[in-house]
Amino acid sequence: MSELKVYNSLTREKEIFNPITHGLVGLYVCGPTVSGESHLGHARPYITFDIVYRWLMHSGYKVRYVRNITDAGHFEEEGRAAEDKISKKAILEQLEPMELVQKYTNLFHWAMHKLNNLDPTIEPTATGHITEQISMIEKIIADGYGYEVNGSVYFDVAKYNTDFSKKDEPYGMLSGRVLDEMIATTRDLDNQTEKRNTADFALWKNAPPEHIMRWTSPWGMGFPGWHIECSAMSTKYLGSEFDIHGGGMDLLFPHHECEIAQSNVCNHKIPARYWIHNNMITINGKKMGKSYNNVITLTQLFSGDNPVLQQAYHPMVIRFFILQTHYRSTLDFSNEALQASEKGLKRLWEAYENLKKLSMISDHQSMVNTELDTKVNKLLNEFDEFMNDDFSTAKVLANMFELVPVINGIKDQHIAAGSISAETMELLKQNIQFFVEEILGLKSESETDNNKFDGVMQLLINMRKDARVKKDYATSDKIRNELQTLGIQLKDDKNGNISYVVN
RNA sequence: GGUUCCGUGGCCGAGUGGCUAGGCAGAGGUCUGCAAAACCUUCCACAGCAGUUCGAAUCUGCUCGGAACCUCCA
Repeated sequence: MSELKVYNSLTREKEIFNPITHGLVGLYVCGPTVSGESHLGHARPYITFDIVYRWLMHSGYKVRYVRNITDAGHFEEEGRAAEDKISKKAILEQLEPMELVQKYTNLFHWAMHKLNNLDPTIEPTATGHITEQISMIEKIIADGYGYEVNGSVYFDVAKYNTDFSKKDEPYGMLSGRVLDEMIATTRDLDNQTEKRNTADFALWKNAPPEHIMRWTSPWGMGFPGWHIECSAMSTKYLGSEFDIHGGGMDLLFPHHECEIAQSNVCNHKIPARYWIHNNMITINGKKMGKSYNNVITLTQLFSGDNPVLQQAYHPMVIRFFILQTHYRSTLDFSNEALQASEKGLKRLWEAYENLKKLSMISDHQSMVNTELDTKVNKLLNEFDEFMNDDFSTAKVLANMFELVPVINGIKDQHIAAGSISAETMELLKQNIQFFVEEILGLKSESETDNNKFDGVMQLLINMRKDARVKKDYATSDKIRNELQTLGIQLKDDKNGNISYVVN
């Protein structure tokens, strides 16, 4: 099998993946801020890293997958209202902060399960790790890279940059920014007087009594800064140096850059070896995001309840839509694109269902069509290769679609069952099943997989068959057409069999 | 202004120096009681200009257009 290669944002190159400890992988992914509902844009990183997680496990690694829940509201920038997002909304909604956080955490988990994302192995919360964060800040201060002003603590970026540039680890090494240029071009913000430098960032923020979320600290009552939670939690659960750190590209700077600086001071190491970033989902060419006021929440997407949506989209359609694109490309949302995905997924899934029912009658080795047999084997064997090439789910799907006509052809007997060898048929069944369900994480759209329903359908199908034999087309068409209006499609195949699909 | 990236056929999207990705839509056909589905065939492409090369959508330069980040953000 080929070696796994991943694109590393840190080096801007595709690199062969080698874990720090043989057989084990530490994976940290920045999780949601549960002060609001998850939207389509949030679905992408979690699906992307679900694929990474699944593929690493398949590759034989024992993976610790840590994805945090940010439930301690990050404040806005200095100068704006001195209250964090969560406390602000809590007042508006007349809810306790914890109640609000719980609500959106539950909703997030619900959506993740709908999208068939596996649960991370550890899902730590920021509020559950206040002491770890405080310890880390104390260490940063002790080492001279943090300073306290009026109960808040800031990270001294300039000092860090000067000292660590000597080790070839300047501030900006991940995002390609040069500190001096940044200082020269940073916008003027109000109330920056506490900071020594505009590029400095908060480690701890003083909070007044009216601020709901606050904790005691060596510097008084307050709450942790923007980036420290990820450093504290990744260090705690994955160690001072771990394998993969993931998240959206928009977190590259400043979030991940600051994480590197903080962790490097505390642990004397760049925290992660491989930094993987997924690209954004756009809508009309613009990033989907709160600031753009163009978000479609996942609940809206699943229900169709948003003016820009022409219909509801099944969670599996969303997953398929995202997997058809490489994770580092932008993906533009439109109803047309989603509808195309819906149809494509349906076709793929039906072929998969057909494949499962194919019997293994291929003992006529003399009939094997070598050319077809070779082609099928090639397409199947490339699944591994494509996944190992920076998780190219789009290519895996393309190959699957090339196999669809082969599967359907055998089913419809356009292609003789013996055209491919028994071994190839077995590989076809195994690989398609494994990659569709276990790696890509697709599952049936229909919720009607039960024997009673199927029994009723078989009854109707048999009635239609009888009517057709009697040439009673009025009855046979009535059964077909009325089922159609219920969203159940009957399909006649060549040899008189009838199958059904629930739309 | 700085940093980074992108521009592929009607739409969505892979891709990389020579070998037509794929999906959706369109056209024609096979099958069918009719239809659907399926299957077969097929149209449409690499933003523009110049260069490197035997050969470029793929490398280089420039031009035009777009995006992300620089502020919470997946």
